Amino acid sequence: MSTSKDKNASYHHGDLRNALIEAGLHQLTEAGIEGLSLRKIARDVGVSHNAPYMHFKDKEGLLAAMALEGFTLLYDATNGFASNEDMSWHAQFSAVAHAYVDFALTHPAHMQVMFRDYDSNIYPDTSQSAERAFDLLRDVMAEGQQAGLIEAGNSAKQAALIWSLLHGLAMIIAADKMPDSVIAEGESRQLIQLFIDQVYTGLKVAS
Amino acid sequence: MSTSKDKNASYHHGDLRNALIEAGLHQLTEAGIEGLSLRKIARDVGVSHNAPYMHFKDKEGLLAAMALEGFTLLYDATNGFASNEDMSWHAQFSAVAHAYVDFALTHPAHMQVMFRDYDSNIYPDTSQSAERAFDLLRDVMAEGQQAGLIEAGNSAKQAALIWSLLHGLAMIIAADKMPDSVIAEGESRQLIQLFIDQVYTGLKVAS
DNA sequence: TTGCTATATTGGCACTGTCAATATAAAGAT
DNA sequence: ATCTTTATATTGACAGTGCCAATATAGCAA
Repeated sequence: MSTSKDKNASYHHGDLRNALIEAGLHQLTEAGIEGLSLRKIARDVGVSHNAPYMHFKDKEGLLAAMALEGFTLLYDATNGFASNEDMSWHAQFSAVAHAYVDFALTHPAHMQVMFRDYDSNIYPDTSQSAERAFDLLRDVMAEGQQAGLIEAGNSAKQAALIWSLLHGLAMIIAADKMPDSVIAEGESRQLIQLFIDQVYTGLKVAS
Repeated sequence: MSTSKDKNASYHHGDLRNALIEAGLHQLTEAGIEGLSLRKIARDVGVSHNAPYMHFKDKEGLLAAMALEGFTLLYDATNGFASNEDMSWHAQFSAVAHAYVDFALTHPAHMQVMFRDYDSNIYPDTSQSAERAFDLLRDVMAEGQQAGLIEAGNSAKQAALIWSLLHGLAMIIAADKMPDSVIAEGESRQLIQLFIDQVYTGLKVAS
């Protein structure tokens, strides 16, 4: 596993902390965030209903740990396309954008857990894992600037714009709130491409 | 009240259905969606814990009704600026955009209830109230086209772009996931304006 | 008044998150 | 090796939850 410290492997359980996170993520995809139960997770792992409290302060603590894993998955899903020498900048940009929305739409429950309002003082690691995923997009924008393809400026704010666009699109689709006139069932790819093309070109009439 | 049928006013309770929705929305702002309890709502209204089941199939049913009210509130918050003869199109566009994000940031729990994935077959009224709020923004885009300010095209898709942008921005900020390098505490207004300016102009270098 | 139906209550069930007290296993010290 | 200490896990309990079934009650229609 890539999860930092595995000092307490082969204790009573072995590595209960990670087992709980994994079982939690599994239940998350099965039952969604509403159907997520601490006791059920414990049951799945085969420990008593109070064992999780050795490793997490409360349910929120486990959720924060699961969110961290979620951001790692998101990072992995997008990382392959950024800074890929074999792809043009436009291709990289487009691929990262599609990958983000794809991840969000195929892991809606993960997104719900990831985008809760955790206290970043209490869960700094979770915050950091989110920022790491953001930085990937910021780097893409910075490279676009260096290539002379997009306007020079604050690359973080440019990344924030794209992120907001993609995130909003995914959340609206996931909530089934996008009108049929805009998007047909499961036809998100063309819309994503249209959006990033339009943001690149601008909405205003050509002067 | 604006809520359609009040045929069953002055029954045992008077109008329990609406009272539950109102009490629910009140609790929503106080305790958030997680702290929302059907029994507690019933207690607040002064009825037994099972009275709500006369008016809603289950908790989800009440949430859907609350979501409908939420979309109405959102519509009211943005409606004043659209098609306002005293404002330039750019001013209207900007005002609607700010109003959307303002609403989302001041009513985060409402947004959570509104953007759940309701079955639109079971709750068509809720779906319709969402679409009504969307249509307002679509009309703004259509007027921008007619004024010759933005590129002619599918106004619904243009509205979807702006909506996604604003929605994503609000959700990311509400989840406290926007990096400090992008936005300082409570300074969302400038970022919104920057975003809509950049979408209007486009990211690509001026040719 | 007599039925009838919509509305509300009481009681119960399985489930939840969390606390307190207890047991147990591993690691460290002697 | 034995003892001590500490991290880890269990058992039991409590208030709270959503929801089902059975019962009561209020308003309406005949």
